[in-house]
Amino acid sequence: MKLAANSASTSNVLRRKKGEALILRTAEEVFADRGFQGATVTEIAKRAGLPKANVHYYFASKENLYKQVIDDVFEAWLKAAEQFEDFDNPRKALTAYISAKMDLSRERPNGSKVWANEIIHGAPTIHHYLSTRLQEWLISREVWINRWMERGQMRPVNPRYLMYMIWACTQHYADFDTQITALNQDKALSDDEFEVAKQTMVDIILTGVLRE
Amino acid sequence: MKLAANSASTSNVLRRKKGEALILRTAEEVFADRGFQGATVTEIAKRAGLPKANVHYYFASKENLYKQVIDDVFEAWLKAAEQFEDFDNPRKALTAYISAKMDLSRERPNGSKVWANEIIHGAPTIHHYLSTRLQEWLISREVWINRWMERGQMRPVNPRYLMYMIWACTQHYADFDTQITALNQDKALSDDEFEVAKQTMVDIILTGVLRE
DNA sequence: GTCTATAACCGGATAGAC
DNA sequence: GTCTATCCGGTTATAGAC
Repeated sequence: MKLAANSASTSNVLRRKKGEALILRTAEEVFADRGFQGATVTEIAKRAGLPKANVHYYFASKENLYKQVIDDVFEAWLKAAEQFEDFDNPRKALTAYISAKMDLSRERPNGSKVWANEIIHGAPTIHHYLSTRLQEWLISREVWINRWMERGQMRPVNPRYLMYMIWACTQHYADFDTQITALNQDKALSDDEFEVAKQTMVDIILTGVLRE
Repeated sequence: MKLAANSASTSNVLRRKKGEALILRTAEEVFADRGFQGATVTEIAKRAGLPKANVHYYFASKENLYKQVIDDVFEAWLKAAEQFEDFDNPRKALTAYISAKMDLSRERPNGSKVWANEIIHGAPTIHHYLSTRLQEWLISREVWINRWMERGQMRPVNPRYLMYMIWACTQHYADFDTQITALNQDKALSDDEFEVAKQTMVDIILTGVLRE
């Protein structure tokens, strides 16, 4: 009896986790497509194939659901940022970082869009991330960029504005994919085209900042 | 009598133009802050110091008002793009273009934000601009970039992805100003800091693409 | 032309049956 | 835990007085 109860309980936990994950993924998509205000709980539920009340059952409110989506997105961003780690070799570090950010834009464009949307509208729900964890990450990388310049491995450029360039360029391929597709005869970039875009970016930035 | 009538009529036309311009500018601000769905006609009217019904009197619907804001923004974008015109000298042309786009981001960040918001959410109202006027502009500039490369003035880089880099980097300073401010101890970039950002971008891109 | 008052609608949230 | 039916607040748009 006890075992059966445990088993049933475990099964419910799993079902719950699965339902929550489905709603989270769907919500990220809808928030990306429509923005926070434009997204409706009805549409999230419909795309997830659930009645609206279930969404409220799992995630109390639309705002709470949105916050969890934002948290997910930020963690993924930080994970890609870990690629900035071959600290002896700026060429390797920058190439790996730009590539990882481009891959994230390719694989999870909706996350990038949710983030962009949030920032554009004044970052009401994630301002604390910006001035704490994001700032810490940025400062630690500036230290390394400055070191590379002292060693003569890089030309003197402002490290912070270099990072902004990398963020802007890589995220552009997610956030502005509609525009990029429209300018490509309404065909989304193929894997090969995307690879060329990535290499062009790496090429221009490395040539622009490395000393050799 | 006729003269007086004309005079009164002219005055009304002026008053009307003035009211419309005020509403347009205010609407651009509110749409930038809140997105299309997040913006309310009530808030636009309040910020403009008018009763809500006046907004509907001048601009039939919220959607129509939004379309006119988008049109305005696109024209300003094209005007900055005219700076890409010193066709014999890639250094001059690229420097002038990047500077003009940066100045536009600085002076009219809300326009850039409205545009970004529109693209992120699938460009429902401006898709036609993208595949017509924007594409024409882009192709004509690619022709010139290719010519510079044939002449040996530039290293071989994909012209289109170079343009995307310039768009992404320059517009980032408008669209992500909240993030940039948060990372700057919650202080907006000063004119001097902004100038450094601009010079860093020009420096990296020119060094990255020019041959000499 | 200007503004107040209101109609018509829609979306978030919840009560309560199953 | 799941879902239907409903409430309530807020938004667009307009009718109609001035």
